[in-house]
Amino acid sequence: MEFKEAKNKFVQTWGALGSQWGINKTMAQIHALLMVSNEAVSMEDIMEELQISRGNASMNLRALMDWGIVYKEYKAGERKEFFTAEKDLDELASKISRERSKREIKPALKILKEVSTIEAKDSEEEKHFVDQTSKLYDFVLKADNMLDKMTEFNDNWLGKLVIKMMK
Amino acid sequence: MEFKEAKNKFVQTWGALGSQWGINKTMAQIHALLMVSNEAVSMEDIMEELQISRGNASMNLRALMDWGIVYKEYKAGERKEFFTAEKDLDELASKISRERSKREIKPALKILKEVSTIEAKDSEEEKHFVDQTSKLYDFVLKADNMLDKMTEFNDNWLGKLVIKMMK
DNA sequence: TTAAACTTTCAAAAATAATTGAAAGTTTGT
DNA sequence: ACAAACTTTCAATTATTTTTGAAAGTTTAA
Repeated sequence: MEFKEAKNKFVQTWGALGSQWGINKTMAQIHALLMVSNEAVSMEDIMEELQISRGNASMNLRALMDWGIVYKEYKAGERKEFFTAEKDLDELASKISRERSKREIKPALKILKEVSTIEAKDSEEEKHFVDQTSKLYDFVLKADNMLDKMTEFNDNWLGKLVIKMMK
Repeated sequence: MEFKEAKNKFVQTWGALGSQWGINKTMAQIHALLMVSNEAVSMEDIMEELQISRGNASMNLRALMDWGIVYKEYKAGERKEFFTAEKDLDELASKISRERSKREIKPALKILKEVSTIEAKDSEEEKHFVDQTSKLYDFVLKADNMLDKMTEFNDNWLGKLVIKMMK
């Protein structure tokens, strides 16, 4: 396979993956493109490579920056802006998980707590509801904490030991 | 808050969460409804509670069964089918992660391997591409394995110890 | 074998999400 | 202050996904 083809394949694949995870296709593609570029890329070039409009590029770059996984860069003598992606994968994973936690998991936990603390009068139906949502609350809380600590855990010696043992 | 209200809130929240994770809203709502029901629910009742059409209910129930997280049940003397959700949360998480791995991560890994093994002739650009996609391959592979082992890890003594330490 | 009681399928319609492009906004150099 | 070189915004359009509902299919009991 030739470089250009490989690059294109990667960008397409990453884009498709993104849309399965609630991130829009273009956003994931831009991110993919920046990840494998060894130098900062201008909006013009992003538009050209992905064949998208200026507005689309602008909005999705903004979203990526809000996620904290793409940065703006300025080049001396150039008026236009350039963009780079976070390339350290531990850092990337950490930012993504922090952001998803904040946007999705925390609000869900809040609701889970609310609904799991209603007074479960008499019926079996209500008891089961409270029981199941309480379990869910604990579970999601635990999973959220784990994700939170995943990166540092991944780096630390005990983590490495445990990972080896799990293989 | 009253039971009916709490139940509705839970179903709505779970549904919204689902759509952020690439699962459609109705599918997630049906799952939510079944999770908090202490007994098996008929299609008729699902349609009624969620205000959806027969076709919609049928298709989404099928999808949930394909994921292995909802089961059909038959009641003696009743001709119609009833449905229940997997209620054990470790089991649920394990099935979801197995399924997503199979459907999304494994295919992506295959592509990552392909594109990361092109011959990186001379240019810095190509070298960077191969380097970055290789790292990504390793990272995704590692993360995939971790998810795979999460449940058993969660249950085992060492895991519990580590989790305690991380808190 | 028939018919009642169900479930599944799928083309069409509706709802939702992403994209465009041009006008408005901003920044920088002179 | 002006205008060139950019970026952002957002209403309208386009594309994608989901939902509907009625016809076709299936199962069961008599």
